[in-house]
Amino acid sequence: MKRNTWQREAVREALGGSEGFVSAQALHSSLREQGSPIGLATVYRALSDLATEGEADSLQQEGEALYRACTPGTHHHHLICRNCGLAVEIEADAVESWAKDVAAEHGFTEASHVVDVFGYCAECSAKRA
Amino acid sequence: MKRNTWQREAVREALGGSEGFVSAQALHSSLREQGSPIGLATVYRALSDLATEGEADSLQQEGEALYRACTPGTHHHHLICRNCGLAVEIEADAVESWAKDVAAEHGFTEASHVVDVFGYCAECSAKRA
DNA sequence: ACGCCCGATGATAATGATTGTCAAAAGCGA
DNA sequence: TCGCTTTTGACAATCATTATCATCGGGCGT
Ligand SMILES: [Zn+2]
Ligand SMILES: [Zn+2]
Ligand SMILES: [Zn+2]
Ligand SMILES: [Zn+2]
Repeated sequence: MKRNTWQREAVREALGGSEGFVSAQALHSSLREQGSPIGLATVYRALSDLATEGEADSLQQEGEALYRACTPGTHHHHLICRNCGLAVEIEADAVESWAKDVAAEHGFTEASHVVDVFGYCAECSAKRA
Repeated sequence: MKRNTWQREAVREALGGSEGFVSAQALHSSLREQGSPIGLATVYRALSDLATEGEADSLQQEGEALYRACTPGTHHHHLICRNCGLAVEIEADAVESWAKDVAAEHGFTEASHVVDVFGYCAECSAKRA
């Protein structure tokens, strides 16, 4: 059976307190700065578990995995700021059905998809002007 | 100015001869098995250049970068077999405009997107039955 | 509350992909 | 061909992530 540890809860809270996607390394540093003695491997394990359980979304950017707390139980995608990491959850049934259809048309089964939109958020856009 | 070396051409040909996405490591091994003395770093550099010049597409899977020769000059996405790496180029103007619109609606600028569909191709689906 | 069992933790080493270094090799224009 | 400059490739360095494994502590039965 799965146990409840303060470490898991600390990761969950730290993730929830972030507006955007963060890396395991960054989350660990952040927790350490706040005085938590949590270990790096534990952060990796917790994030991996959260992602598996559907409580967090993950994506790969520049060779590293980024995580974000997300609305549990719903399938959705993200609009992510390249500069500050701010993420907005977006839904698009049209894209869902398109992905399913295009896979079926080519004889592919067990289709899944990766859909992420990147850009500079309004705030970051203003700063770079 | 950019120089023409047999190494660059070897990578281009090896990439073109592959039906699906391949990793830099795999492409290097493949070339070595064919007797080519090309170096690993060179394969990485060549693939990176090809991707930059738009002659190859790349994607991240399980922490490693995969490359594939693709139709130059066209923006498209891929339907990829999780088992054998077979890739089919797919186009969907609907998805393109959706991505642009959703970014604009949220005040995001310079929008780009990552859209990949994964599954098991007909052949691999049959094998696993 | 106590004790025990087993999953969880964390310091550390190991892994594996990618990149940096730099001397030697090879394009290409003159 | 000569010389300049880019490219190459063996190797080391880097970086994120995972494996190890001795130790810790959650929580169930008592
Ligand atoms: Zn989400
Ligand atoms: Zn979707
Ligand atoms: Zn392509
Ligand atoms: Zn296949």
